[in-house]
Amino acid sequence: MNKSTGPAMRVRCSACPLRKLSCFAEFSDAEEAFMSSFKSGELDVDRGSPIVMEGSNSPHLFTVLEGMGIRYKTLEDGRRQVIGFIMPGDFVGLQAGVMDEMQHSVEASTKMLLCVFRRTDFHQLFRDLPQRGYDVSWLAAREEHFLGDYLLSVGRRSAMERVAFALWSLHRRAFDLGLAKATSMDMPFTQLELADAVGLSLVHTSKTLKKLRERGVADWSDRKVMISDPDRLLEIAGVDQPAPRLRPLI
Amino acid sequence: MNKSTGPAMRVRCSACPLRKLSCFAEFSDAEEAFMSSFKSGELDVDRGSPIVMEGSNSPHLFTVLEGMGIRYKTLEDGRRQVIGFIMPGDFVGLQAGVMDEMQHSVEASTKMLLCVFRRTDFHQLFRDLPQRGYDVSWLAAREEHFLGDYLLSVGRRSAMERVAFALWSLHRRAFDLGLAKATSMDMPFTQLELADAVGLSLVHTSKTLKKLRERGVADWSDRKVMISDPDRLLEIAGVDQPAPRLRPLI
DNA sequence: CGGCGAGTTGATCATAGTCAAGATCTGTGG
DNA sequence: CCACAGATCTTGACTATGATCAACTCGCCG
Repeated sequence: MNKSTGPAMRVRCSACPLRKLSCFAEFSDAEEAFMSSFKSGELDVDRGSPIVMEGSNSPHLFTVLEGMGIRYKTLEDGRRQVIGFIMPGDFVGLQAGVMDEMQHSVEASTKMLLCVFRRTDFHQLFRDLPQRGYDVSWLAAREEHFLGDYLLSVGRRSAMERVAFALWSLHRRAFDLGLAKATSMDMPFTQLELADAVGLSLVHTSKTLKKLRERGVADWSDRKVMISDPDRLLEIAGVDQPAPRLRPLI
Repeated sequence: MNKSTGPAMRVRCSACPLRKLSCFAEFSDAEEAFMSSFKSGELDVDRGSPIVMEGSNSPHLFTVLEGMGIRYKTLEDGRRQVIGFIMPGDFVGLQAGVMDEMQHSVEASTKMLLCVFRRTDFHQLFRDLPQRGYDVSWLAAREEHFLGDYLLSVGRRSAMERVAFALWSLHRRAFDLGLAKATSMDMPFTQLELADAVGLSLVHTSKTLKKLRERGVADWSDRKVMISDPDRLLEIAGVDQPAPRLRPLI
């Protein structure tokens, strides 16, 4: 349909950096070509840039190619809740694609590179490429899974447990993407973003991180996290390590 | 495919009670027939019955025809977080359908009637009936939307605000389904279930409901909720009333 | 040098948790 | 019909977790 939008667009999905990663399922050449036809360009944003706003109905949907960001919602008086962290391979804009508008905002926490799709093509994707439609649901189910985990954490865990869980979960995701070492990672998020994710005040989050540091469990300082005692971290977070799984990519 | 499973099965989707409700989009006769072919039966459960368990990979997926229930997750020591309320028209088992297992449990809070699908047919649905696949994503996006709202509530609202928000949100959903009057509803959930949903202790939830009663805002007693001052409730909950929208149904 | 964003720390306060006892209601069996 | 047990809800007293306030450090950038 839109393969004829001209040769000069920055459409280079076959050079998609995600394809290199072992955690993603593979496309056939035909599928690859088909997906490329949906791509309408790439978007480069800097740290702090809004990507989609709550209540908006942007004409674009995105797949994250590089960088990390946050999904969040705010109350009128400014209180903010981070409802999710966004990493490469994540799909942004499902709600805008399928309902009319986004129910949360998305903002870049690092420099990000996004693959851009036209919202109007979204419906067509299900019709012409059912497997990709299925994958959209897969990603949605995964997002639902994360949200459930966060809700359990914020609703029922203590500050200590929450912070430990968040650290583990961030590291786990980054590690699966090859963006972290086994016991350390570059942390692109601020402590304020973490605080807003776990539902604590900035001050208390900082104090909790200090305790983790003093107890020799994990050390978050200077934009780096070192996990000194992974077993203890898991234990505090209260998770049983699940097995990794292959994921689709839109 | 499985239209030939025999004539005696309790498959009577055309008598589906949901079809009467104005909030649902309409099927063509052909689609209706197609969906019926996916149906593998009906399930009747009593209050308190588990429908799916966290970690399980039940061979069934469900659409709720009647009754209400809860989605929840638990920590090892028994702390429980209700991550969502289930009402007629909701789809249960997306995670089991696309990933391998459920990440949360589902339990009936009233007598419930469920439409049962085979998990193995789920993938086929996307292939043969793309519009229904799209609708699955619609429902997933909606669930994600609710989860985001709850997370904001539990993470950033005060006890008073949370309870008010939960009351409003429950009433709103029930009202849209024709299961509540304009200012009252039969409440099938217990205060413990509410407490576990808003992330408060049972005791504090009870005390908060008492305050709402004393202030003449809303009265939850004896399994009934009366909203005496809807405007005040909205104001406390901190929501701006959105417009209703037509929804799909699987 | 000054200002800003990010993080740290201690003191104090308030919100919500825990504990315990009792009130109600409901279904069940005698 | 009544007695009893269990589930649900209520209330008060006390406690603890985490919020708020305020001051200060540190690094970075213009």
